[in-house]
Amino acid sequence: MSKVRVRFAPSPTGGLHLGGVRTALFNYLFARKNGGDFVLRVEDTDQTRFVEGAEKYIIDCLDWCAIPPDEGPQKDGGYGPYRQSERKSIYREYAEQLVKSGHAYYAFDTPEEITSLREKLKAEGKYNVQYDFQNRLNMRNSLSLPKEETEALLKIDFPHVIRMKMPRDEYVHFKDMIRGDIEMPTDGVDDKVLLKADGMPTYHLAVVIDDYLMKITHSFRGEEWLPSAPVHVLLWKYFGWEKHAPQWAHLPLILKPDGNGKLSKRDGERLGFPVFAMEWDDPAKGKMGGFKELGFMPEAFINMLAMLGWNDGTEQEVFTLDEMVEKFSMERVHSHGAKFDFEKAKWFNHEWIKRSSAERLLPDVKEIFEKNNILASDEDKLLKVIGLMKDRCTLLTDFLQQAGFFFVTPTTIDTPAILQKWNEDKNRFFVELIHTYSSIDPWDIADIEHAFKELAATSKLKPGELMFPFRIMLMGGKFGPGVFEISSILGKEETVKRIEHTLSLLK
RNA sequence: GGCGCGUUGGUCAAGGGGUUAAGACGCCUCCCUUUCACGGAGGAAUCACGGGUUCGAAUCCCGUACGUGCUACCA
Repeated sequence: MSKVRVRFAPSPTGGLHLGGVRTALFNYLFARKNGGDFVLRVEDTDQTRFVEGAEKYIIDCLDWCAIPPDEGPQKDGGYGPYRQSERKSIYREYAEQLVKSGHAYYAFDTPEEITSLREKLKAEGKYNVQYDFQNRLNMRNSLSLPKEETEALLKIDFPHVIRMKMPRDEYVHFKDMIRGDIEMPTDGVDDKVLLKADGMPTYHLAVVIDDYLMKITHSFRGEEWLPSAPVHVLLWKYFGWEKHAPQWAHLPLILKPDGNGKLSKRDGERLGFPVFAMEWDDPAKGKMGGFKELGFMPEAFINMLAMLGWNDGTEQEVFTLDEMVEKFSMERVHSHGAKFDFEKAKWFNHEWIKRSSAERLLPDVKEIFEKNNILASDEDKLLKVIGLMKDRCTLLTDFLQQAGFFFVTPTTIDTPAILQKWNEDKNRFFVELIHTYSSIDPWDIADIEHAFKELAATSKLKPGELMFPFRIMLMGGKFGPGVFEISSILGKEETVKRIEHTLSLLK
């Protein structure tokens, strides 16, 4: 069986948002499952070329998600050049070939002329304002103009595009791996521009030529491309490459949580969650936060994304990347869009944090601590703390509030909570506790607890009433794991120090 | 407007002629925990509507409604 080759071509203008990463992920899963190549190819069309650093950003995002590209602009896999601007002559050549065979034509209309025609038709109440078989003979192109005039215009290099001549009254049949057989009429499709006036190809031309030349076997993209699939199918046919046409799959859309429409960049800000894998500096809209910065694990992020539109038919929801590769099948991808649910996304992350070892979490937590000026040089201690606290962290950044106090003395102590049931007996207990604790060596958790309870008994005080203030003394507030565990990790000196400190505040 | 794709709880969804219509998120109740979480046990909540086909329809067919996408020298 021949190897599969799939191709992922994001647009740099968009950053790498949820839909983009999921498309990359499904491409990658399929390629790996079938022992093929996953090709990353950043599309640098005239519109998107100016976004500096976008290519690196996309590679970094995929890298964070553990989706390594096999080849692409950054690595030559033998099918280069990869940038559209470097392939202009190729596209031109093939486009001209189509003109010669009668499936395309030169069009000399300026954008303004087309716009005014559309407006005119609309004003007349015409519903069809497309550049198609109904209107093309009224426009300025090599179909409507005398041959000599066309040649003359071409000779003086008059700005022009190459448009595809869509047939009328035809039905295009093709197979979608998710939806099965699809039949679409050509009448509703306009004469697509294939080659733009600046010599750059449109997506329609580029995707067909590149997929052919780069020997792509499977083409997976978003559902928004379904209506133009007939254009691509026809192009494969007109070029005479039918036998090499890839298998198509149109992936379901990710929709806004609150209805109406597909998830857009703006929705993140509006609804309070990220829509990008990593922080993205949009040239038009400024910095936009990412899942990474929020405290998501890449494992959880891609897991969550995969489950938005696919599942293996069992009850399993938490998958490693390798498990997904093993279980993935395009036939089980849904044919309808799914609304994004941030709460569920957080749940995935929480599950991943709980299931991950402290060793796995260590570098990430350390980095977050460092960014917030918390020094955690003692890795053994940090490992212990992470193990103790990870069940209660939904985001990696939660370790900051949940575990920070192990490494830095709490800045505020909830003394009012202690004072509510405070008295001289209790004060005396803690003063004595300091003495008792000072003599414990080694600082063992069982001894810490035993000494505490024994002292409570001799003081005729209930341990429960003392553990509450003890907890607040150690961590500043009423939360966290068992007090004696906290104390044992904190160490003898720090425990005593924090008791003394709080006691002084209570005076 | 035209064309395409879709429709199982609030959300993600399994199920593809016979099921008490799984499971998860979120929500609610209780248990555990002398804190907060985790965890555990329960609960409320669903086959868009109307016609067929069939002994029998969430499941197949048709229509309607609704959603969504495309209708650019953007992808």
